[in-house]
Amino acid sequence: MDYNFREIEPKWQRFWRENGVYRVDNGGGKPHFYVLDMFPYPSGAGLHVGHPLGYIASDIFARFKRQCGYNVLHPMGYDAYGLPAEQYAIQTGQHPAVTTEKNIARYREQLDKIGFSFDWSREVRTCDPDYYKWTQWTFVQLFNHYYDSRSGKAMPINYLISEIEAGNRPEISSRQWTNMTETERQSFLMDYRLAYLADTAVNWCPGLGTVLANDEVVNGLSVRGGFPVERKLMRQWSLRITAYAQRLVDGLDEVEYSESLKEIQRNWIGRSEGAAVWFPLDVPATTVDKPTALYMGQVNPQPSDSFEIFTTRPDTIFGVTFMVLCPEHEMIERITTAECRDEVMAYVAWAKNRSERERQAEVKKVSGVFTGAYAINPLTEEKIPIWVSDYVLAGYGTGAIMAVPAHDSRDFAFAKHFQLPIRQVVAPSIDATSDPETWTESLDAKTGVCVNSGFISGMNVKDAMKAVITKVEEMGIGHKTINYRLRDAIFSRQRYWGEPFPIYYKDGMPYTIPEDCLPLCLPDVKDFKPTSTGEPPLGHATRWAWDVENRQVVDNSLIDNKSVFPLELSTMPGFAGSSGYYLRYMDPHNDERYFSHQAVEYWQNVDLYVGGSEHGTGHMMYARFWNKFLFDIGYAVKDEPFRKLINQGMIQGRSNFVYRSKEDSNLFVSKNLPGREENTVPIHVDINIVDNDLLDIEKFRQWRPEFANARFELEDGKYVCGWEIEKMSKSMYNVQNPDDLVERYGADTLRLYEMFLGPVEQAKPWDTNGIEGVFRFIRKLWKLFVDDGDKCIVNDEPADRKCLKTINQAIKKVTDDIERFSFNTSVSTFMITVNELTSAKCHSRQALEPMVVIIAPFAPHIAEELWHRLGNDTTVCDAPWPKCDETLLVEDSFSYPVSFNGKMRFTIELPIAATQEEALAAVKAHSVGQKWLDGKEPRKVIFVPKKIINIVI
RNA sequence: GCGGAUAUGGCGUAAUUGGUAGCCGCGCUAGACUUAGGAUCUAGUGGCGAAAGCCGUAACGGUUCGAGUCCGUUUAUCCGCACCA
Repeated sequence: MDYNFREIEPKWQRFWRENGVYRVDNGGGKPHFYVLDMFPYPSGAGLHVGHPLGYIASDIFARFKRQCGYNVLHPMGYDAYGLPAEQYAIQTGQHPAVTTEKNIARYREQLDKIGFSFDWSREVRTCDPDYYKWTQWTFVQLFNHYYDSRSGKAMPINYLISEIEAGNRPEISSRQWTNMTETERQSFLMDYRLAYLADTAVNWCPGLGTVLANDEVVNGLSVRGGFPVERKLMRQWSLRITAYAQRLVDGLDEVEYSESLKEIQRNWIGRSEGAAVWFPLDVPATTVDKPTALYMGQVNPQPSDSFEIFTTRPDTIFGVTFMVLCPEHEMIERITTAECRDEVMAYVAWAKNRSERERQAEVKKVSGVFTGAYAINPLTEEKIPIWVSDYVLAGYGTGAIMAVPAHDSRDFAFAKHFQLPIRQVVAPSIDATSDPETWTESLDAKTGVCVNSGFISGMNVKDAMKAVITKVEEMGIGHKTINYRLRDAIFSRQRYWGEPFPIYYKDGMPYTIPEDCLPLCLPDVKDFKPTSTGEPPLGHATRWAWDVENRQVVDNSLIDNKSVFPLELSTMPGFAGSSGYYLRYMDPHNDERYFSHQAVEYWQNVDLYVGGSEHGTGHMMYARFWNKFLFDIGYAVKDEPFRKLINQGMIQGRSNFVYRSKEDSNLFVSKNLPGREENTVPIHVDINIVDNDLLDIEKFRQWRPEFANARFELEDGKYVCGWEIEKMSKSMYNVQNPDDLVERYGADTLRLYEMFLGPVEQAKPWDTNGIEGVFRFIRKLWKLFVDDGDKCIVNDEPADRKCLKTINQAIKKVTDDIERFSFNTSVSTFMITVNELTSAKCHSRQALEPMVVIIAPFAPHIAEELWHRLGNDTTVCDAPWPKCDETLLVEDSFSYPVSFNGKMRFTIELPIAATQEEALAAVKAHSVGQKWLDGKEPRKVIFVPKKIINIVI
């Protein structure tokens, strides 16, 4: 009887469920292993075949580790807060909680059919109050901690206060502190807190009615929805992830991520070493510029009126011919001369009103304006004009630069455009200078020697950098510093469907809700759009005030700002809930703590994390930050959350086309007919009515009413469709739904086929055609065990040596393959093994039982069925992984390829112990060997035992 | 522009350490069984050639007895970043 997966797969899924086979406990004698998938956002569209790819790979690994004797944590949950459900709510009025619940149920149903070994008793949902209690709790901790640069980690804000009171902080005296009002103190501390409220230039997306983090904006458009984004100054919550920039860079050396992902992260953090230098103003102004980067402890107050710039090229300081401020620079107002005022103010206004997209689209266009003011080059005492231009960014460094047009392409373009002087200060060699006015591009390379540069003239660039830094340090006007491109993460969203902030406002300052009152539950609202006054949707909630005395949420009407205060109206972003979920899985039902110390001591961190590389900057950065913070405060026990990361590649769609005649819209021409290309237009056709690129004409006529009477020009009686690799999407009719495939071929076939497609990490097109081969393989496997009468034909006689060798080779290869995540080659090995055992007519348990055990991680249903048919009553999930018996693999001879001048000509069988002399003799004795030797003596013979014989003539 | 990755039959791929290029599967061809085949089985299948053989891993060059693999240059595709001073 053929393998009946429709009966067998649900049977074992039920067995696993009813026996709690995938339940895992913390502790026990076994070594631990944590295999994690990036949990999905349950979208309305359900899963397509691309989604389970990573889950299948991680499931194979988890099952393999379990069979190898590990206690494996392999949980799953849902990233259930997020924009799509809320957008849907705005359109339809359906509460996001309802649609989310529905989508989760659908996801679960789809996932269950594939036979994953998830421990569902540990499921988490980010929108569940029992879960987001801990998201809120972490926020409170972030609020109550600051980054102490001296100890290099997060410390309680109370420690900072005690240090201030003890007079141990250079930036403020204990006396100043004592004299502050409560609000002033809170305002002061806000500059330190790891979660802080500040006026920030944010990415405001009018289309979504919310601000977005940098990683949620691509090319000036929102990732979700593709709406334009503009810069706007708003009072927002942010997380001070920049405080961890260095540790986020350093940590990359300890983890196993792909080199490209590490590079992406390094790029995103954008560490660059350079110098901060203070340039005095030529015109005395009234106030002293406020030093930046207080929390980093880089306090450098300047006596005279001056401003700070950042440069990575301190060696070019003698080549500065102008200074540039960003349009947002606070000094512009003060320094601009009367004659220039109108023009400068007009420019600043223009620059500020440009959208991000406009600005990015016109990067190559040079714009700017002279302020009329001058700075003094501290090393040359030269007077240098100060310009304003939007090529200097407010968010990086200090928003001010020293421009060295000869050695920076952007400064060069600016200088050319405004005809500012260009002065060469670096040359390939001391006498290789030329007139920069003749240059068409700047000399940006960080190599060469300094020229026209005072005391550093003649030094190479590297030494000159150090010399200039030393000099400005001596002069007290600068220091070596490191800048990061990474920005703090904006943490507020003006949206409904997210975690509420456990924050209320008193005198305009935020205060946290006591930890033991968490969770602060998301209130119900009637309307998911912003309020008429522009408040976020939580502004519609009528019961959204905090009663400090009774420690509860109360009606807004009770707000008196004495004991009842308004609550925060924005909610947390999507990455809040996904930043620490892996820790919660360790101890998901704990009401007392995020997770117990015992649980995290046991599991440590994630050993293997599998997910898409699209989360390489967003989620991965936030999660690493979140974990590092929890590590600092003694919760997490590892600095890095994910020991090893595998990025599964995207599965692309394979679209099919029919060709409609340009003249006759009812006529469809087969692909390879002459004239088809010129006279037809391709139209996407549903891949479900195409098989092997042949169109099912009847189904096509039924597909859409307008095709009901379609006529066809066929080739060989068939309609051949065209195809193309595109993104898998509904609009291209190329979406493959896993449920349909499970229905037709079974879960094991789907699992094997997804792995068989190619390396997990590689992007590859989905092509349903190939699945038949895997399906045939499954049935062939079945036939080794079961005959046509559904009788088990496995016997207890010893297997012959050849079969034992086959199965042992398979054990060795598959074990090795799984360990290096090469699942496609494992499937290939299974096929080879089954082919060989079939042709050897092997039905011996000795060879077949190990086959069941090693295929179990890949195809658990058929494996479980066969395992039981072999007389076992435990689950195959616990069948110990077999060891390869190397003695069976030993050969007594080897078939040597014989090459002449590197070209393989024939093979000869030689004993394993054959020497070079014996090999050469054998070649000389061989008729083909004689032909190639042509009577000559070889000039050289290369003999590599068990590899090759190469004869040079 | 910068950074990273990739490039092998008609298609997905394999070759783990520099050692027989194309395993496994799809597709295709021929045959068997069959009332039938989109079932199953058998054989074949990189190109050219009757064969011997020649050519062949994006292109060119190099190192080597020997290169898909190492090095250099170029091209193409994908991904990331993109005025980050």
